[in-house]
Amino acid sequence: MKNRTYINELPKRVGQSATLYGWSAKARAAGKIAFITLRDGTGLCQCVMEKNDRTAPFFDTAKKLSQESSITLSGTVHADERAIGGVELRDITACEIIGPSTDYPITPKPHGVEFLFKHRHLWFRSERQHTIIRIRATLIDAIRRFFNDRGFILFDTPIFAPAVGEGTSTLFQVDYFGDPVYLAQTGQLYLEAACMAHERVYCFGPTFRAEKSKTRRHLTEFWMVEPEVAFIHLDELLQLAEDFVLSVVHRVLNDHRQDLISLGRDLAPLDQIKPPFHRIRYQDAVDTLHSDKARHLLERDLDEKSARIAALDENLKQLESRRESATKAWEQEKAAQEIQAAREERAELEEQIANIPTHVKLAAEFEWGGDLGGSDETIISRLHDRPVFVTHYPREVKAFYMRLDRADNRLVENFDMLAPEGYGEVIGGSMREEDHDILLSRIHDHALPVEAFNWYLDLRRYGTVPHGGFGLGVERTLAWLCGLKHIRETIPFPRMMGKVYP
RNA sequence: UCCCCGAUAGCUCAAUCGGUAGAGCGAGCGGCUGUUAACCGCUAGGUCGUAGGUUCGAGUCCUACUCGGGGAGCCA
Repeated sequence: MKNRTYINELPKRVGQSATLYGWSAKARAAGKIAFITLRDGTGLCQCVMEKNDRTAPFFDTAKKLSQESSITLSGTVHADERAIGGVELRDITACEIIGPSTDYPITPKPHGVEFLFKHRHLWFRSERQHTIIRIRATLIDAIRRFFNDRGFILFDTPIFAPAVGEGTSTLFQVDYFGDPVYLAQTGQLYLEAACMAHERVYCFGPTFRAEKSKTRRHLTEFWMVEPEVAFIHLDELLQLAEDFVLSVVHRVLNDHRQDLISLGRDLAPLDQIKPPFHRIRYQDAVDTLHSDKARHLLERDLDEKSARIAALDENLKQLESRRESATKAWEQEKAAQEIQAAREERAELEEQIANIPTHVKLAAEFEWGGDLGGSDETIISRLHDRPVFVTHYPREVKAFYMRLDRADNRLVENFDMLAPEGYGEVIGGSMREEDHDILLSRIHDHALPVEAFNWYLDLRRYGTVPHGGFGLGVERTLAWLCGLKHIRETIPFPRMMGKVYP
């Protein structure tokens, strides 16, 4: 479009004329003046139209402008404190509807999650969703930039894969010219091959898990970045992961401070993220779970949540009486909405409280040899003010390819990185077993078909080297950085168990 | 797969003990020259998720199913 001005350029163009293209996010009319909040890809701008000789031909149309009609408007840029963003378009000289919109389903009022996800294709026009997706784009750029700047080679691993790894129960099966193949849940094994050619490599793509998980941390299709490095030891791998996480966190904080605030994110815990991250062993984690510290954390939680419920109950009483005594309809409505919000918060707290005894029990009775559960991870992460690396898990709960700890071969040289504030596992990684015979025996231990791993064993036959890598989940990381309680808002079209529309 | 909760107007929610289905928003019409979830007046809008059952009477109680939310397991 010739002579088109984007909304984010307007502050530099005060006093000049401008032609905007976009959609009407909100429109209000009051007699002889109309306010149109125009949205384009770069932001929002209020446009003020008065009824006069010049606007007469289109004023009545503009006055009835419906939500999400696409339009173009020309006028003069004015600085005005009353407008969002500090500038607005006034003295309108032209207004044309490009595409009308009737009965746009998403209104400025609150909607439920089911409805919003049914309209996901429209929902991400909304400000909050727009912000999250922009931060996602920055996060992904920061990830690529980190590895590219450090000389890592991007190596694309296949998405169709033969059955490999921990069995096929968690993989999506696809018909491949009559034979079953599976959608990849990791590029790691292929990346190890790449690693022996390029040394420092990474893959970055969608991965697929057919687990029947219905939680706020799970998607069936999500994005994962996996670096792999040759000639490296576990402590160096941890250092790489730490540098990496610091780098992307700082980039997002720098570029999106205001956006994060607008999402309601408390920035203090993010600003606090500095090196070194905590490094604990699985054994330390087990001890922590058994400790008074863990018990006290949960007991304090219980007290705080109970107190919050009591406060909410008190508040609810007041709101109820305010609603009853309210004379104006909008006062009643406002009270009703506050009541609803308080009830929702209360219900969530009730559920959390109901879960606490289970979590206490799980932590106290945790036995060496088991994998850390979600609640266990939450406890560990909440007892630390920075990300925590948990290393050296028992070999039984981890994958066959993880390198045995030569000092104690009940353990493997692996690590998980737990994000703070209870966000849980964001990275999982390990050193890979480089010894041919040990690897072969581990394949046998896991009852895996050796034939399928012949090429993988080749990597140990022809100049094997110590190597390792990790995978970082983009959506979990984004949920953590944005302070979202559910992962499903972090990806444009979330794919979850039983949900593939739109 | 298991456990808990839910489903009432296009949307978000009310409906006391089982007794005539309501509000706000949205939509339509009218009014208003500085609105920010505008406001004021009027109008239309319902097979109370589905199928059975209990009852003089069911949105409300019971059973099954469907769909959704949360959690467990599993994982990033």
